[in-house]
Order: sequence, then C-alpha cells, then structure tokens
Amino acid sequence: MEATKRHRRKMQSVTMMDVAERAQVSPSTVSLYLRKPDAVSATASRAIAEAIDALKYVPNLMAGGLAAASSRAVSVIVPSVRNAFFAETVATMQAELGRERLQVMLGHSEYSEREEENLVKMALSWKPAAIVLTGLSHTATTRRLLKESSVPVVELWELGREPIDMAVGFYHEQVGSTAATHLVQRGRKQLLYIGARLQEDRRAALRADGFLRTARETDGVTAEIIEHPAPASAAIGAMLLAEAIKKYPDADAIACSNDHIALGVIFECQRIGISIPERLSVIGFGDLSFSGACNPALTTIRPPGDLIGTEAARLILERIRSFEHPAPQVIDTRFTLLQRQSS
Amino acid sequence: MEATKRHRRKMQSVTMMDVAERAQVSPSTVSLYLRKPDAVSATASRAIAEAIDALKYVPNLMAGGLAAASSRAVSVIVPSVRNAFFAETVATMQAELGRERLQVMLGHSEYSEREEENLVKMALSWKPAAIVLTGLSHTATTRRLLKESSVPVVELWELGREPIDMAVGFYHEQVGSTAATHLVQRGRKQLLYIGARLQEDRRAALRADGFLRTARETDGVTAEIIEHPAPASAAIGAMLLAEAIKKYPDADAIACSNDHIALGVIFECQRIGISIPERLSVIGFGDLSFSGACNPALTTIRPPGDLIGTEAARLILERIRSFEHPAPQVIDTRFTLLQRQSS
DNA sequence: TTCGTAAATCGCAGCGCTATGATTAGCCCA
DNA sequence: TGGGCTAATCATAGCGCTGCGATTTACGAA
Repeated sequence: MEATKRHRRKMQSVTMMDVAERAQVSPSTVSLYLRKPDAVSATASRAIAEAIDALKYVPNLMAGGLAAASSRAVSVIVPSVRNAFFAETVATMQAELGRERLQVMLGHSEYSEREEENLVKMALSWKPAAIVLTGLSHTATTRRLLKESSVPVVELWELGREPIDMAVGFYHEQVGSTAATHLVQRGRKQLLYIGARLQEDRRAALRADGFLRTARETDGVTAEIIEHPAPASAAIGAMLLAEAIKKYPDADAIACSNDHIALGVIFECQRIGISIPERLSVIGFGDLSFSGACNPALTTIRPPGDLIGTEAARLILERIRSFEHPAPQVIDTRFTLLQRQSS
Repeated sequence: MEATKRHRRKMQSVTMMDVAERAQVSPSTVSLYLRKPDAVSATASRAIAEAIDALKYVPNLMAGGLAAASSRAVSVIVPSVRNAFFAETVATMQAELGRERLQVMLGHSEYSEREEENLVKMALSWKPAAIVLTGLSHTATTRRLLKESSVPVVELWELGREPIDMAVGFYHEQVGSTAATHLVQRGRKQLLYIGARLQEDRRAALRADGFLRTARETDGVTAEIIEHPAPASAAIGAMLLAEAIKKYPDADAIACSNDHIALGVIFECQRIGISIPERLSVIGFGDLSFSGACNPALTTIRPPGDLIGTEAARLILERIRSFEHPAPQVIDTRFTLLQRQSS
C-alpha cells in the first residue's frame, strides 16, 4: 500500500503532547504542572489532571532527564546490602527519597575501592541527582571524578578525614573507646578485642584502634587483639573466643567487632562453661535483631543506621532544592551504648 | 560584549561527537563501538578507545535510553532489603546485572501491594529493561500495567499461581511440608508451628499451611499454630515459645516461620530449662548467618537466595539479548533441609 | 477607560544519543 | 581486471521532555 518511510521510530503510546491536547493547554504548561504544580492555575491544573488520568499518562523520565541534564536518580553505593547495617540505611534512604520521587540506584562495592570506582563511573553516566558512598576511603580517581562532576556527594557511616562534599556518620574510634571505657568501669582489667576482616573493613579496624588505645591508656589495664580474615559471623566468633581463651586464659572482658561475632562468643561460652558476665564481660557492636534477646542479653553499641539514612536523604533533598545554602557539610549522628546483661 | 542569545543550554563537557572527531570517525561508529564492539574494525576500535580514554568520555545513558526507548535499568522491588533473604537476592542480582552494565533500581514495598503498585508506576517511567517483583500477589492494576508494558517481568521467591511473565523461586507449602515430615521422621508427635506476621508475609503463611496440612494428614500426629502480628525477631520467638509451652505443655517439636524466631526459641528454652533436642525438636527456616553456630546448632531449611538472584539475572539477560526464545517461564530452585543438632 | 504590573501560559530550540537505511570500502574468485 | 558480495561506515531524523525568554491574560489603580 505504502512506500516504506525513510525513518520510523518506536514510541511511547501517550506523550505529554497528548495530555496537552486533551487538556487544551500547551505542552509547556503540562510540564510545568508536573514539575511545579503551584505555578499553574487551578483551572488548568484540573484539566491537566483529568487528562493525565484519562490517558493514563506516564512521564518518560529518560526524556526529562536528558532535557534537564540531570535525573531523578540517586546512586547509593555500599559495601554490601547483605550487611544489616547498610541494609537499614539503604532501606531508609529509599523510603525517604522515594517520597520525593527520587529513585535509588544500588551498587555493591564488596569492600573494594577499585570496584567502587567502577560503580561511580557507571553512576555518573546516569547524571544522578546525588551520589552516596560508604566511608571516606576511595581511590584518587573516584575522588577526582566526583569533585569534577559537581554532583552532590554524601559519604556515610564514617567521620574523620575531610569528606568529598557532605558526610553523615560517627567516629568509629569513639565507638571502640566507649566500649573500652565501659568495660573498665565495670571493673575489668584484661581486655580482649576480637574482630573479623579488619583488613577489608576499615571501620571495624578503626573501632579496634580506639578500643586498644583507650584501654592501654588506663593504668592497670591490658588489652590485646585477636583477629581473623574471614567475614564476621557467629561461627568465626565462636572460633576466636576459643582461641582467645587459650591464649589469654585470664582475660575478663571481650569486645567484639560486631554482634555476629558476639553471638558466637556467647554460644561458645555456653558450650565450654564460661559464665557471662561473671567470669567474662562481653560487648558487641551493632544491636542486631537478636542482640536484646540473647541469653544473656548482649551489651552492645548501637549505630543509628536509620538516622544516617534519613539525614543523608535530608541533605540531598536540601541540596537539590536550593543551590544557595550548601548545608552543614558534616553530621555527627553519634551512637548509643546499650548496657544489658552481658557486661 | 555579546547580545544575550535567545537560548542557552547546559551541556555535558565531552560528548560522543567529541570522541568521534578525535578518532576521525562518525558519531555513528562510536555509538556502534560502544554497543556492538564486534561490528567495528580493529583500526577504528583502537582510535575510538584511545579517544574515549584521552577525553575521559562518559556516555550519557539518559540520552541513550531516550533514543533507544529503553534504558539499562532493572527495577527490583522487594518487601524490604532489611530482610536478609531479599538482601541476598538483591546483592546477587546487582552483581550479575552490573557485569552487563545494567543498573539495579531498588524499591521497598514494605509488604504492601498498594505501595508496590506505586513503585511499579515509578519504575515504568524509567523504561526499564526489566522489572523484578517479589511474590506472585499484586494488585490488579500492577498486573495490568506490567502486562501492557511489554517489559520483561520476573517474580521471585514464590511459585504457585500463574506468573505475569517469568518466575524464579520455590513452593513454600513444600517447605512447610518438608519440615513436618522431618519432625515426624524424628519420632515427634505433637507438633507446633510458631510464626510471626503471617498476615502480611504471605509466604510464611504458605509455609505454615503446608506444615499443618502434612502434619495433620499423618496418623497419631497433632499440629497447632501459634502466631503473632509483629515482625519476626528473636524476642518474639522467645515470647511465643513461652506461650506455646504454657498452652501445649506436651508439645515435642517446634517449627518456626524463620530462623530469627528459632533463635529466640533456643534462648528461651535455655532460660526455662527445656533441652533441645531431647525434649523438644526445633526447626527453622532461612539458614541465617548464625544458624549453624547456635547452641545447639539449628536444623533449618535453606532457601537459595543467591541462586534465585543469579537465575533471575540470567532470565533477564537472555530476554534482553533475544526476543526469539522466551525462555522457560518458571524456574523451581528448590530448597535444602539442613539437619543439625536441634532436631 | 487606560495603563502598569504580576501571574499564567506558550513557542522554540535543543539535550546526546540510537535505529535505520544508504553508501562506501574491502576482498575473493572467475 | 571486474563483478558480486560482505563488512564497515556514515547521514539522517528524531526520542519526549525542559529551560528560557517571550507573550498573553488578569486585574486593580489612576
């Protein structure tokens, strides 16, 4: 019937133009209505809303992002969402940002700065509204890319050195220090720190540092560290406790790099008949779902994973809304010592 | 100096055109090189690669997505990534899809079909390469939107009714049935199922159904259920165990809706002096990080969260690569009974 | 009634890339 | 040496939307 047209293209069934036509306004007005509803008259708003509804219009964010040179996506890069800490933060951020119709794009660095750099490059391709990283350690290239990009950047879960742009978290040395102080106050003298994967998990290593420093600064108190390269788990915790007791039979307190380890310690103590807290005090980090229900209930330090998420989301939203006040750059969320039965 | 131009636009520093110019080829060739490297000659490839490197070109995926009417994003919607099961799957999918430069966009339905529907609408705005949902229950609108969209859809973690498009998971009734059979084989007669949030967590409810049905079909075996509306946790598990023992003092086996609950059961039994497995067998679901390290080690059923992720990613990639063979629609990943000390 | 001003609305010109079909280069064999 | 083919490359025409400035409308004051 027809000669083949030179060019044909796929298309979206309903576009903004269709909505405009039905609502008897220009596409510009529809666009305005979608982006800044307050700038459109009540009459027009009603007509446009009706048209959108009737046509089941779905905006094309790719087109919008291209035209605006920035998307409604926020790239969030964490070591792994398998880790309950980061899961909490990611979940909270998604909820907060989703409310403003911002999409969370997720990436896992698996504790590798190299991999993180790749993810940042990918993320930049999306012209994200913001990029969220975990920690303050990144490759030089990562830092350069982000500084050059002028995309808002938030670094989570760690304070200390200068952030690229904004940071939300707490000082991990302080966590270790707080744990040591607590154990000393409970009358303990021979402290042990047991940790997993301190090479990869820089923040766990910082906690260990703070713990050892504070303990050793105290008169009459000794502190040693026992570590293992495997990822933190209860099984590793149990193993390390056995090893620790063999090596330091007179130890009277154990701080664990996180609550998984501490759980293993508790179980192993049950097995070999060490009573907690009489003979051994135990303190963890994380306040995981089981920590309060252990036997004995685990004394631990709770990092505010959800607060970190909400604060990060807040910073991002403020930054997006106005270029003016570049918000406080660094937010210290603190952490909480929860004293329970194990110490 | 200059009259203001009518229009000015923001722009990306380095575009594909810049690369083309430096490499002495047309933009089309650069585009082709990026999408199908094999279709470009070695000479051109080298020149283009050099130019990309020298100019530090970063492709604009928004522009690409708009032109191609489909993006490199995969929307993944789970009840919550706080749940270790879904975290595992999400992490695995991100790794697998990231390898092919597909971006995971994350959404949390918080166990609400209504919220899931909103997330699906948002997702569709991005013209995703695929949409991944959890479970087979969705609102009618969700199903309609997805069917009309012609976007590949994968439903995870549950088999049973007809999927929208593809599905990867297992039968939760079978999980319950397997648990019941196992306990009966261990000589148990008075079985109890304790579960949390069975109203919201449809899959947990299915497991309970399968458990009760199989148990009650067995001669000489009784089975009761005890539930609680709060989210699963060790604390709830401990509470429910206490309640269960009061109500059914002669019960000799407990199946838990997941390992968090089971952990609470173990701790509570320790406290009130019930020996596991002598007096009471315990079986969980999930094989969480602590399950093998408990005291006693927990018998549980392991769902293959990682396998679900890899299989889903594989289906998506196959579907993207070719429209031809619409792959097997449903993949049953099965699950594994891990018998340990608690039963 | 007319004008000035603010509030609404509109028209234009792309954003940076890809799909398509057309064109050119490369190469084997007769 | 030329024909016939395949492999490479290219030019074109948008994809659907937004930012900007221009234009129109609304409305009270003079």
